[in-house]
Amino acid sequence: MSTRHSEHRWRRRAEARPRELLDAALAEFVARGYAATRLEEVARRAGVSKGTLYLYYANKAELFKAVVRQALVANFEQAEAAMAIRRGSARERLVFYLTEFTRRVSESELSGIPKLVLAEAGNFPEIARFYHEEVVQRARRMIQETLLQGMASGEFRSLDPDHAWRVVIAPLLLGILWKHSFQAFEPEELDFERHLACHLDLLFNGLAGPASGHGKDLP
Amino acid sequence: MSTRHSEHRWRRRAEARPRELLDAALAEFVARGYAATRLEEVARRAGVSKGTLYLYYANKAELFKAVVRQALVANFEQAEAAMAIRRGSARERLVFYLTEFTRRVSESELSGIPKLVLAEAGNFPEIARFYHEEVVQRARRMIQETLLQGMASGEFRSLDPDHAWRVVIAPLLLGILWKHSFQAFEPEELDFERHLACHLDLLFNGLAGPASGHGKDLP
Amino acid sequence: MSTRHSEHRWRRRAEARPRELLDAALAEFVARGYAATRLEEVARRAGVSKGTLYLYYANKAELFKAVVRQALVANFEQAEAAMAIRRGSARERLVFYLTEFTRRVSESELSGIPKLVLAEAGNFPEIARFYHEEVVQRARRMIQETLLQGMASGEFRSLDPDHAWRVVIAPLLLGILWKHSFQAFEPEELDFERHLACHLDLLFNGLAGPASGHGKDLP
Amino acid sequence: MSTRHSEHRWRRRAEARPRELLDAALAEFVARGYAATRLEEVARRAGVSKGTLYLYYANKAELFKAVVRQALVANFEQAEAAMAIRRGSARERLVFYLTEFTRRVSESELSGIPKLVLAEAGNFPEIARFYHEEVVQRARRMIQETLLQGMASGEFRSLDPDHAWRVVIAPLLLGILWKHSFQAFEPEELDFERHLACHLDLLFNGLAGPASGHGKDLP
DNA sequence: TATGAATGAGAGTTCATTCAT
DNA sequence: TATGAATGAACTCTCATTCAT
Repeated sequence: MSTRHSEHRWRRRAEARPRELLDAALAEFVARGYAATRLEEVARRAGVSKGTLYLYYANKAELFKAVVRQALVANFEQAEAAMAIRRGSARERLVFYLTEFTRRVSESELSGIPKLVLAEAGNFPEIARFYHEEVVQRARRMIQETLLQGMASGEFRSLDPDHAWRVVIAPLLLGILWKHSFQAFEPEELDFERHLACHLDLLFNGLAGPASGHGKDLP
Repeated sequence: MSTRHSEHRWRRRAEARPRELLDAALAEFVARGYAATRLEEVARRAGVSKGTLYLYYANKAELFKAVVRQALVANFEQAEAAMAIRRGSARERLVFYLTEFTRRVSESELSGIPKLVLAEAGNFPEIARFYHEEVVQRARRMIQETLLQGMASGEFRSLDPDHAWRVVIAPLLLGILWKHSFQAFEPEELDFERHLACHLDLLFNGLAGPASGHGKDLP
Repeated sequence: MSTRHSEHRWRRRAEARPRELLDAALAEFVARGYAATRLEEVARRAGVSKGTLYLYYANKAELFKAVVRQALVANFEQAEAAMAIRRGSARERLVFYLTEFTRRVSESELSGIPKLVLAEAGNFPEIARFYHEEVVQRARRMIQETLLQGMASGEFRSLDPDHAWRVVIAPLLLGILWKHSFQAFEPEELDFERHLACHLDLLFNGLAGPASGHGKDLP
Repeated sequence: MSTRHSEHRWRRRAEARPRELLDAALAEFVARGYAATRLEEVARRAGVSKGTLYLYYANKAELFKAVVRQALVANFEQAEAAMAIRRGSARERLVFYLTEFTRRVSESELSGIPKLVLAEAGNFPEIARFYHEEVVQRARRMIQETLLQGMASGEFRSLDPDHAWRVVIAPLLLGILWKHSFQAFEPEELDFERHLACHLDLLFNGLAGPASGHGKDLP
């Protein structure tokens, strides 16, 4: 019966909605920040009416949280899972992790999330805490663990484990913020691949010493 | 004479006002972002009434710009001047620059500015461009120049000059954002001194090489 | 079907709104002037909320302009069209024009428009110019033309065509202003019919008795 | 002693103030209307500070009333006094009155007053009533009386005394409003002298040729 | 008497949210 | 489920008024 058919389509439509809405919302939130984002714009971008948003999300704040949550749940966890299983030398694992992050986050739409969370942390401590626990802490654990592994195996020098992980991650974050804040004023786009390569080169080999100076052995 | 005295106090009040207002505004803008900052709160924090703000700044956007401008003009330039004169090895100069930045910006109230600019770049391209030119480009030049000096003198290995400068700066920025966004969820405060030390250690020596493993020679 | 019915009502409401708003706004603007009119009052008079006004007009100034425009477009043009076709002696045409104006403007709600425009000309040169072109100039042309016709045919004496038209119109305007400004302090309402009759009597016959008809000895 | 001297000057200065303030206020009120006039502008135009206004007038409304009152008291009464004594034929008296009004009001700064009062009558019934009593009623009496004199003496035809006075005055008012509202859009300035001459010509002789002097056939 | 910095009530405007359809 | 007209709280900005000097 046609009823069934159309009902089916309805269902799928209804289930598809949130994704469209979240995508539209993400784009607006990233571009303007939470407060300056107008729900009317989000709706327009998603091709629905303002009222429709309220059929799926109780209010603006819930929509915002859903945007962040969905983005994290969908992607970060996945990436981490891949990483967790990863076997190999500490160096290999580190390179893998940073490369994955670059591909999955820095170069994707998803890069808006960190920017957004950083910007709105003051107004949404709840979101900031969530992000801190779900993303920051996990990344910290993952990297610290890898660094410790490397230090134990003699691959890496002895480092301050409480601070080194931040230094390792920093360039990735900077890349993301660059893209969202200053890219517009630069003549050419940031090449994330080279950016990462440069980071890894410095990270493993340091500035000093032509003596030890050869940065070719990067993946 | 008392007349002179009181007139003096009056004058000094009027002259001190802009600074008080900018300080209050900076704090609010950093904590909540531009849109979510209510001028009434800024006024209250500065100990004046709403209307008083308008005696000094034409509107909210102008106040915002003044906040950023004043902070930059007053401090960044100063720091840079000090740096510019600095003579010595490339390494010494680099250490000096990063240390100065940490002391003057990361550890001070001023750290709110970069956070603010990054968060509002989308809504204030004018401000973003200004910051990009006045701060980012200058820092880039300064560091690139130092890196080139070091590469020329043989102190440093050969590096990608278009990307290395960002990697060098990244941990400083991350430190600032950390302080403003996630510090609240951490048991202890980020120790900028150790953070910087760790960065410099990695920067100069790299992860690899127990052979070269000694991070003592930092200032 | 009831669906159709209600949708209809809805639509009709939405379509009728602008007119209701303009009517309310006209009344308030005429009574208090532009600046002293509060949009909240306009809204209340129209039976809607403040925000609703902004669904139809971008801001107060636009509402004001719409009020004037709508009133002019709807009525003055109509009246003029009727007049334009009118055939007959110059005297007949003049009587017709002034009578029409009295009926359509002086005695109607529309009389507020001239009052409003005169009062706000300083603040709304745009509106003043619009009115000057659309109403004043047209009326001037119409009347000058009629006067010339009468002078050519010998119906009228020779007159100063640059000034006479204003004298011809003046009493109509005064009637309108009287109604809006001083009526309240008078024991009885101005009888526009008699006012017009008196004007026409004087206009055609002059003060002086037919017997003594000689008007050369003016100072 | 110089003390006396300067005190003297002070006094005169103080007494002169109100006049300067009133002149400045009149100009602003006429140009913008009551509500849109900013006391700061009035002060600036008068060359004093905002606060000084309050040393002379309790508030904006009082200043407004003072402006109107002073203008009326100073000039209208004077003109009327001159008129009252005036002896001669009704025609002479009428011509004298209208000519005086044109010279003293229409062509002077004072012309702003009628415009102002008409515009603000709704917001200042008190002022409107004052003006109605002090100016309108007096003018009405003066003119009605003259018309009656003329009708009694046979100089004038029989007229409707309740309405004729308004028709007689109307062109003067229109001239004033023209000057303040539409003058700006005209290529040349209104010539009040010719305007009055045209009015008087029509008023005494009517439109119709002396030959055809018969005014019975009005609608 | 004169100033002008400061105030705060009030108005215009925006926009998240609701609800009849 | 979807709409979009309508709402009203909240915010920016203005300006008459006050007051210490």
